[in-house]
Amino acid sequence: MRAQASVLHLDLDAFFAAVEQRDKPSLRGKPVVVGGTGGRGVVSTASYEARVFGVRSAMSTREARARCPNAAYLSGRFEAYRATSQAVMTLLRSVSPLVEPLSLDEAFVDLEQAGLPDLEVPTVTAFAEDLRTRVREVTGGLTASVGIASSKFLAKIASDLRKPDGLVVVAPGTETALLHPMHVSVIPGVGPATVERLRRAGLHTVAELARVSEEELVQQVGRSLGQALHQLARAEDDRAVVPDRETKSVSVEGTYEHDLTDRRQMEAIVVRQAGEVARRMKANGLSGRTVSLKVRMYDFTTLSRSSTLPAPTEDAATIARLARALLADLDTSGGVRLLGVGVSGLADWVQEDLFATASETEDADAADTDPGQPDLPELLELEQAGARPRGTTWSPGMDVVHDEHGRGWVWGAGRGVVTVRFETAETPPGPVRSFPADDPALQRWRPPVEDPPEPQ
DNA sequence: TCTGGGGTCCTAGGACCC
DNA sequence: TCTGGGGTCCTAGGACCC
Repeated sequence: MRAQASVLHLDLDAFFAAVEQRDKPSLRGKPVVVGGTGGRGVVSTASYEARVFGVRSAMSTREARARCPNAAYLSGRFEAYRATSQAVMTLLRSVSPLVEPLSLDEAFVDLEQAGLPDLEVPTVTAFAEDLRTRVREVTGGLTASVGIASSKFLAKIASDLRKPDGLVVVAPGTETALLHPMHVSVIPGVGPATVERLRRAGLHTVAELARVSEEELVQQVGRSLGQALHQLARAEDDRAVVPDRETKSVSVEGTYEHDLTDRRQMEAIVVRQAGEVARRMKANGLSGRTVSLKVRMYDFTTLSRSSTLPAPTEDAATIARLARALLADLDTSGGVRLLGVGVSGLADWVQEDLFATASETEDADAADTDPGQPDLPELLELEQAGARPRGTTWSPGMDVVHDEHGRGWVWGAGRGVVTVRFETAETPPGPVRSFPADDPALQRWRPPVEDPPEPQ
């Protein structure tokens, strides 16, 4: 907590719906609901006119239609939202170098770096009113709610207090007086499950939280959250405004109108999703080691399976093969409502691009268009150069096998997946390729079976 | 014919290593 | 031929946020 109110939180009001009303004047003043419009859709954003009817974010679209049949139901135009968000973030960065976006419609701004004459309440209040005016200008009329306080935590709470189109500045020294009467659910990170656990412990308000020892909170809700609650209940929060937070994962998922039962159709979907993940990774210069498959069953139970490669990849065919192999190990009888593919364990460098020539890059692109058929020219080359895995039989979990020339084959494996990479003493690690363990393409490289040892 | 999609963070258990 | 402990990595699941 700082001595002055120098953390600003800005939140665009009913953002997606507001962009739609801006771009389509006939929708202004009318209920607008943006979200999934299919049978299994949910509401992403409801305009304030729709909220009057009880429509809320995360509500099923079916229920929203029942409550507000006359609203306009739209599936969303993310290019427009991104462009509008970009305009706002650019504006914020022009007033302070320390801007931390939380999503398309939200950001923290550190006012200590904003060059204000001072950080007294009247000064930051005037600054925020001017900023809100400029947000309206650069967005074509969208309103923003702003909170300013001595910490991120309180700035975010403050921006919520006078939505929409509001401004709240929390004067230093008044933080706990504001906070203590509030319900525990105002604390970011306290959702329905935690509210219930705290309720069972007799804790409802922030003031009640503040009277409990850290040990007891940790016992109730776990170490990390317990420690956080102990501090936040006292308005203690020294988290910095951090610009440029790094991406940790990239994923694509889809829920289908009718449960999927055809394995071949599921495989085709997973391969397509892997291609989309790879495309987005390449567009952002990312590569990663862990490929995950997410499956939501007909009864909403959700399974995840993952497999970690020895080196990062952004190759569509590699991601697709791993995802398919993970799917192969799951029992999907009964039907599947959601499938998803993701990559995590990201490196911020793209291994192959560091060394690739123009023609090698073309080869990589060509492989992307052919996710079904494994192609192993690198391994063939290595084989022809005399490299062999030596003296051992492949088994799941085996790591690196070197030949007498120091050439290595990486065999990482598990859950029916074999991952292969070649490297030599002279070259950097080559591309990673992965296959289902029973893929016939692997057979030619599988080392000969050793004679079993003599029993003693 | 309840219950999205894109993320982040945390927990817990097992393997493995020192 | 018994007994630990800590650290790291990986996996699976879950809570939460917008």
